[in-house]
Amino acid sequence: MDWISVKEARQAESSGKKVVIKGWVRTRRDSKAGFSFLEINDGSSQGNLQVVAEASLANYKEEVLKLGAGCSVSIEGEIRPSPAKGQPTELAASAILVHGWADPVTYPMQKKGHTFEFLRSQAHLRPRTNTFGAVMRVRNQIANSVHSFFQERGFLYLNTPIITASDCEGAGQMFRVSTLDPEKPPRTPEGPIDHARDFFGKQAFLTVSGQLEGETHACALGKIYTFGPTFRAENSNTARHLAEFWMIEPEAAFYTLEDNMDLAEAFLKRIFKDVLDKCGEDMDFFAERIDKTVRATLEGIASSAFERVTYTDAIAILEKSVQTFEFPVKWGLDLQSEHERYLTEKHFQKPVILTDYPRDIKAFYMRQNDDGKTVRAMDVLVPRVGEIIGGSQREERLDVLLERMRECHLPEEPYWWYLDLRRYGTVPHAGFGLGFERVVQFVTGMANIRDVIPFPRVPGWAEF
RNA sequence: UCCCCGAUAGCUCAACGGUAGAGCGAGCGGCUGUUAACCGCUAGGUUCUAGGUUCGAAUCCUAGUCGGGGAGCCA
Repeated sequence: MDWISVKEARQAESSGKKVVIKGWVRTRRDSKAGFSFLEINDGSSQGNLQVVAEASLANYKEEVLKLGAGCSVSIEGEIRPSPAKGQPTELAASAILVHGWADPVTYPMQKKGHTFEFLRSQAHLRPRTNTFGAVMRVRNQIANSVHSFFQERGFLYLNTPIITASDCEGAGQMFRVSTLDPEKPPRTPEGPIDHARDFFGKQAFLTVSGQLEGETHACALGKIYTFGPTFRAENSNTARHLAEFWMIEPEAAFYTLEDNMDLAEAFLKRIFKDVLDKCGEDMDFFAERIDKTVRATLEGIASSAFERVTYTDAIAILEKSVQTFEFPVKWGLDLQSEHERYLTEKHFQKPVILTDYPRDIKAFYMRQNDDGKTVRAMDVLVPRVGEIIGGSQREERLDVLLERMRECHLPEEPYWWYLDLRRYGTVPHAGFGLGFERVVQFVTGMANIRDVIPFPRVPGWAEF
């Protein structure tokens, strides 16, 4: 007898097959006419399989009537068309094997709606809910699309280090990695902690970005992308920040900012299209229960061009708008959330790529424009989530880069290998970073980033 | 890290200085090819923690912890 998934068992074409399904009970409804309905889910799809369990089953009274949410079972039977509305097929059970019970008095996942706040405290069981099942299936599809998109375009998947010994990434506060005894670390004769005696012989940290390392391989293999965990020790308490998140960072030699924008736009569209094509049932769920606009938003984006605006033009738009802002709008100042949201949600009502920011508010490695004031930076803004991608064309001219590092008071020595890329066979190149969880958030409509990653890590919370 | 709000039954909440309640969930019973089923009954509490004010504190005050909304930092 074939073991098939609930997803397959729900297909009308499965009718007539004798099969086994394995999964977890979502609910049981009894009929005094002498049988029970069980709803079984195995994670393969949003929908459950309805099982009809007749009283003639050997263990009907002793076991079937005691099944409830959370119990695990294997069920043999025949798939047949369902006579009632609500499901195309159902399984007429001929045998039900109970693997594990779930005491209804203590099992936390009740047959009722739970708040996401409560479910976060039950992160080990929340994947058994409709919402988190859907989130994780969509998250998986997006990960699949990320790899497919880049592989099809000849990008090489590169694993940049998670532990980095250089404190020169500059993208944020870093977590320290050490094997020294925190109670009594070794000290130099002068008193400070002697990092030379730590595991790596110097201070080490968790990466905040693989970009600098990524550039080394782009400047050899042409096109690369990274997709891995990233860590920021910032004390951020918002619905769109995590201390541990997954980032995708493509980097490509001979790419200009225009190439970079084309890549970013095609990339996001591909992800959205794949989700719409392949996760229809889950997207129906999000549209119905989480955010009624998600489907239309994704469809709209997949079929229209992103708006491309320079920072300077964006400032002009904001200055002319009738909207009053809490923070000032002035050339040279960084845009605040409210400004970005106005541009993408109100003015353009679609994704916006802002480019050519003032150099003084952007990182040292971004390529300077001939105007001497701006750099080839780009931020992709989307409604509701805000900045989803940040990237730039990199400064490939050694003298310009060195001058800029001096202005930023950055020491040359730790960057010796980064500078070598400009000393030997330098090329124009560009790349960007995409927050994976922010994409999942945008696609699903989930309001809090903590609910689109299996085990969120945020200040004050590392349970599980 | 800053501003605002909150923490009471398994869950969501009410009680606003004077005997701690409801809905949902759960158990039992009834009804039904049911499907967020429905109807009845029952059980269920160290009111987040530590201090303080008061004859008396879930309620007022202080501190802490955690959560939510907004902001900053960013992806």
